[in-house]
Formats: sequence, structure tokens, C-alpha cells
Amino acid sequence: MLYMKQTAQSFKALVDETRLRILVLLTEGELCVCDMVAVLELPQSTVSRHLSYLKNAGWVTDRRQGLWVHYQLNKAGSPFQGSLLSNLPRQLAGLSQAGEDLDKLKRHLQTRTKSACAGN
Amino acid sequence: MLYMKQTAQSFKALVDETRLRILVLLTEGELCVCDMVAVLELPQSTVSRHLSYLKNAGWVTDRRQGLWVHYQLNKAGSPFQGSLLSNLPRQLAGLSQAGEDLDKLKRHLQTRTKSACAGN
DNA sequence: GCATATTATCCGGATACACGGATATAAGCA
DNA sequence: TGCTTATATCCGTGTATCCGGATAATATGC
Repeated sequence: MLYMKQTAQSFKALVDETRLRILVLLTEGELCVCDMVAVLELPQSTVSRHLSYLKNAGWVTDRRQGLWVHYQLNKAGSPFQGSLLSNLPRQLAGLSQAGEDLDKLKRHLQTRTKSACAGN
Repeated sequence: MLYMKQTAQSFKALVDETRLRILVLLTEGELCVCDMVAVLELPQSTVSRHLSYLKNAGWVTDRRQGLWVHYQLNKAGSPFQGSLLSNLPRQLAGLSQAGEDLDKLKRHLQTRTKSACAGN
């Protein structure tokens, strides 16, 4: 009963368009919150809340580095999550919104690397 | 935007403990609603509503045969659903509630085959 | 047509979640 | 210490979903 509920809870994190868009962005690698805010064009509080949701559900991990918190896909999650993560983003990437987001992300990363938040 | 929303919608069907339990039961093969009501010990309206949800999201198919409506996992769903269906139930089957449900189902099927709803 | 069995839908109330502005926290720098 | 930037949390409001008893729809047999 308990484990089953946790599994359902884990899926709940995927039941949101914004969170799926975030997962797709993270297929490009580690990103900080401000990067995702810029690409998704959503309020910072909204993006942060969704990231917190994904983290609690075990889909992503975070790493603080100075002011920035970098998020990435959690490759060490449950075996089930792992196998899903290795398929999901690839399949989602073909969807319309995902393509636009990825394009915007790449453009954003180019204009960003010279400024403060450069990943490492 | 549209497709992404549909994908989120598809996951929404998995975000419920009862629906996950139903998917596990269906790994044993085709089942009618009354079988699942007996095993899950939930009101018929509740089970039917969840099945309708799973059907609309493309996870199961139904087949009416006389009074009974038989449900089974939809092996011809989207490629993504297909790959998930071939992994998900197997992994869920290891969880505590799932094991109890499967045991109860097997006992139920034995006492049932002689009565009216016999599948075919 | 009428009674029965199986399944689907309707309905009101309770709960959970999303949103986003406002605010708090954390880290870096002068 | 005080200021700035990045991120997280709080809060009220609106929307979506769940539940399950009651009821409708569907199919069978007399």
C-alpha cells in the first residue's frame, strides 16, 4: 500500500506540462534555475516550485554552487525511474513545444556563457 | 504545446494508486469489471471510473461480450506507452500491495471459472 | 415487455494542486 | 554591515480530481 502510493506520487511529478518541459531541457545537461526561467518564460516562483516537486519525487538532483543551484536529471534514482528517464526525454524531444524550448535554450546558452552563471 | 499537454494527460492516468493496482491486475490477462471490483474491494462506480480514465488515456482497451466488458492492457498504444507497459507492471508487481492483489486475484479466478463470467 | 445482472454516468462535497505576486532565505561582494 | 543577485517558500484564489451512493444505460433471458 505504501510503496504503491509512493510510485503513484512519483508519476504525479510527470503529470504537468511545465515539468515535462523542464525534463526535456535537462537532457541538454545541468542547468540553473535562471536558465530555465529564461527559456520557459514563467515566473521564477513557478519554476522553482516545479523543480522542488521534481526533486522530491526523485527525478532530478540539485547542487548549489555559490548563488546558483544547478539541477540535473537524477541518473541514480529508482531502477524504474532510471529506465524511464533514459527513454522519456528522447521521445518528448520530438514534440512541438519541446523542440522550440530546446532551440531557445541553445540560443540562451550561447549568450550566457560569457556572463556570471556559467555552470562551472 | 498541444502534444506536450497530451503526454502529460497520458501520465495523469498513472498518478493514482488504484489505477496502478488495476494495471498490475491486468498483467494476468483480460479481466472484467466485476473481477476487479472483487479483488480491489472498492465500489463498482469507483473501479469503472478509473477504467474509463485508463481507457481514454490509451492504457487499456475494452471489449464487450454480452453483459461483461473485458479490459486488457493496450499493447497497440503509442510507442512510448508500449515500452512503459512492458516494464511498468513487472516492476510494480514487486511492491507489497501488488503482491497481495495478485494473490487475491488468482484465488478469485479459481472460484469464478465455474460461474457466469468466464472470460470466453 | 419485464426482471435481472453488469457496467457507465451523474452529482455534491471534500481534498489536492497550480498559479504568481509578495516575502524570506542564502550567498557573494563592497 | 549593507546591497545585490539567485533561489525558495508563503499565501490566497481558482481549478481539477477523487470519492461513492444514486441513477441511467446496456444486454440477457423469461
